[in-house]
This record gives sequence, C-alpha cells and structure tokens, in this order.
Amino acid sequence: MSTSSSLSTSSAEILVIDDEPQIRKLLQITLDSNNYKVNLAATGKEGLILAANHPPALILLDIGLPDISGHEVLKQLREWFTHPIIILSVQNSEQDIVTALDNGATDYLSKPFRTGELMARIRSSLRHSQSDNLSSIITVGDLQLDIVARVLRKNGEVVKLTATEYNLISLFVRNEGKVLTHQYILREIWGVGFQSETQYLRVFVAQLRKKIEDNHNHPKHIVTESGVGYRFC
Amino acid sequence: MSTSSSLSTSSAEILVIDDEPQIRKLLQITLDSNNYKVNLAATGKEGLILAANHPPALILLDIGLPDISGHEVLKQLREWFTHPIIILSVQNSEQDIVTALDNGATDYLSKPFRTGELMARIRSSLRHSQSDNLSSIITVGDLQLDIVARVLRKNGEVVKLTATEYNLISLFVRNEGKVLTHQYILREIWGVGFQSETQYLRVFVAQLRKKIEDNHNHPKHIVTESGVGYRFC
DNA sequence: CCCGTCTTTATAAAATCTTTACACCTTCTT
DNA sequence: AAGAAGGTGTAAAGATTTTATAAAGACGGG
Repeated sequence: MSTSSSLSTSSAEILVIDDEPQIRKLLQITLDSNNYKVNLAATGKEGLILAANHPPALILLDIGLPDISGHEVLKQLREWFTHPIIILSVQNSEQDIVTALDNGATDYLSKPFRTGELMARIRSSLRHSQSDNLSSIITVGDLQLDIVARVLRKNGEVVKLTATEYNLISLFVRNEGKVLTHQYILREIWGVGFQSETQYLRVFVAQLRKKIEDNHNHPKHIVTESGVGYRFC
Repeated sequence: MSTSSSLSTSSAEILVIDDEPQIRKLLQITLDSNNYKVNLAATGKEGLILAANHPPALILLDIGLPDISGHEVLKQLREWFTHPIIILSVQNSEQDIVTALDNGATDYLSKPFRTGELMARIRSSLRHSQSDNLSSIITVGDLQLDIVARVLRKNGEVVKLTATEYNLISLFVRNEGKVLTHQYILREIWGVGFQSETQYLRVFVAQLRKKIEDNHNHPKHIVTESGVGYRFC
C-alpha cells in the first residue's frame, strides 16, 4: 500500500475521476499549476483501474458518474485504498454527502466550488494522511497509539488488547473528534456484511472502556452518540 | 463551473414579473436606484420568455398573475432556473406562500412591502446564491457546523445534540436565511407521512433554542415565521 | 483438549422520542 | 381597541428505542 509514498506537500499524485470534460480540464490546470501530478479518469471503471495500477496520494471523485455510481466506486476503492478521497457532489444532495462520508470519504465539496477552497482541502487532507504515516505514534490525552508496534499505552503503560480491540481503538484514534456511525465502524472492523451487528460493537466498546477509561461509567474518550454511533475524544 | 457568474453585488440583473403597472414602476425605480439592472414582464408567459432568453441573477415574481398562475410560472422556472426567486404576494394568502416555498421559492414578501425590506431580502438572497458553496464547516454567527465530523460548535465548544436535533440544525444551517415551511422540515427530518406532526417540530425547535440561543426567549438564530415555518439566521 | 477470543443471549439502565396539557403570543374580526 | 381564534412555546409524563454489561456458549490455534 504505502509504496505510493506521497512526497513532500507538492508534486504528490492526484487522481481525478469525473465525467464532465470541463471539470477535468479545470482540475487538470488548477492542480498542475499547484505542482501536483494529475491523472484523469472519465468513468468509474477507468478510475478504479488507474487507481489500482498506480495508486495516487489522493483521489478526487465525482459522486454523480454515468457508468457506476460514485458511491460504488468509493466502496470498491475503500476496500484497499487508504489515502484521502475527496468527494465532489452537486449542490444540496445531503443524502449523497452523508452516504459518502459513511462509506469512508475523507471530505467533500459541492459543485460549483472555488478552486482556492479545493486546494486548501487537498493540502489539509494530504497533511493529515502524511502525519498519520510519518509519526507512528499518535497521542490523544493520556493515550498513545503506536501504529508500527500495534501497541496502545495509557500514561506510558502498555494496555493489553485483543486484535479486534486494537483495530477498534486504532480506528477511533485515527478519527479523533469525528462521529463514526455504527455501520461505518462495523464495515471497517468486521467487513461488509456485518453492518447490522451493532451488538458486537457494544460489547467491544464496553470492553475497551473498561481498559482505557478512568471511570468507565462516565467515559471521556469513547463518547456515545445515541442513535448514530461513537465519537473518540 | 461558475459560468453563470452573477456579478458583484450591485449591477446584477433582476427580472420583475408582475401584472400591476404601479408595482412595476415602483420596483423599476427602487431597483434602479440601487444599481440593479431591471427587466420587466407584465405576464407569466412574457416572464418565462424573458428569463429563458436572458437569465437574470434573481427573479421577483408576483404570485397573483392574470394569465398563468404564479405557481405554474414558478414551477416551470424551477425546472432549470437555479438562482433566487423571491415571491410577492398579497396579504393573508399564507397558503400561496407555503405552496410557493414548497415549490422552490427562495423567499417571500407580502404586499404592501417596505422597499427597504425588499432590498435587504434581495441582497441576502444574492449573497447566498453566490457563495452557496457548502464547505464541510459552515459558520453562522457564533455557530459552526462541522458536517464531516457531525458536530455543532458554539463559540468553539461542542454542543451536545441528539440525532434528531442534529439533523434539524443541520437542515437549518444549510438553508441559512431561507424560510423553511413546517411541511418541508417535517418531510426532510421525519419523512413523508409526518407532515402534519407540527408539534414534533415545536418541541424540537424549543429544545434546540435552549441549546444554541443566548436568550431562548428572544431567539436570534431560529426565527419563527408565524403560519409558515422557521427561518435560520 | 485447553485457553483466549469472539459471538450470542439476556436483562437492566439510560437516552430519546412521542404525546399531553396548558400558558402565551399573534393575527384577524368586529 | 378588545375579544376571539388559531398558532406557538414549554414542561413533563409516558412510551419506545437504544445502550451497557455480564455471562454463557461457540470457535479455533497451539
């Protein structure tokens, strides 16, 4: 996966998947002038192939594609592609946005967009995905996650976790401050097909809380968002 | 993308569709002196033709037209026209207003109206249609909605909201400045079939106000439009 | 076969949603 | 301008859904 080393902030490779020629043109010019290497795909199928053959540092994906739905492309990409995917969608399609975020989109932008804003988002997303990779230790409050060693520490002491527990806390830590829906978590940890097994999640969240919270009756790290999911702080 | 650039705030083109000569005259003078370019249509048919031949930045539409009903004009316009349409209606025709808003009107004004208020509404609508580029963080006054993280902040602090409360404030924030009818809100949040449950809405608006308004007896954000719906500012 | 881990079941507790009741405020009528 | 009528705000009780937790059963690697 991380063969595709996103180099220093500029000169990173970006894959654009969009069926509208004028948008592709605009993005090509804009990204080019910002020192990104650009690859273009006009269809979902083409995008999937290009991404697989030559994994970019970031993907810009139009959700309204003609051949395969952008949502489907996103799902297939997310089975292996861990770098940022920014969604482009037409205005006011709230449902599209929610679905896309639930399917693992990093961020989104509504068309029409100002190119300046797009560039800011690209920079921000790349910065994030880099710092994820570079510093293998992420610290949140009294917790430290060592991604390379696959170890969690609380106040310096190793917390003994099972594989699933580790995967879960890792997902939480990497998405600090963001509400993760039950479905999203289940898909990330257990895989597609387990999205209705919310009870698994409850059991493992309870176990994690016993191990990482000072007072597991008043959890400060793993916060319940009733009816939606959990948020890690 | 931004091909249909409505120019800088003034000198934008406005199309007035109204059968009453004295209203047309008044609007012509008022708009003119505010640096808008004005086109006038006396009938619905004429208005549709003018709009199609030369799309304006905003349309002022009288709902009580003699030839085609204003509602019909609105519907036909909304099949392709995405810029603001402000409705003018006679007093006491709340049903007309609600229907128009449901059909995609941006805002409404009851005749007789103060020209100052009309200008304010026009400015507000134009400002919106220019920058309705939803970014993943939308700021309105002291509130910030982070759609990606699914979190609302007030002065930087996270506001604890239930799922329904969040859905509601999200709808409001994404439609800032626009009147949302009870029916529309109920349909968006609870789904079709709940459109007569206006009491739900009152309860949840009250709860939201307690959480986001400085003084919930004098709400500044969620404003009541009596008989019609709510407007978020 | 044993041990650690995952899955499933059961149930108590918590949070949220719905409904009711009533006071209050607007708007319209006279 | 006063009263009536209808719309709105709020608290709180009841109903429902969602969540937490323990503990039993199932599974699989060594």
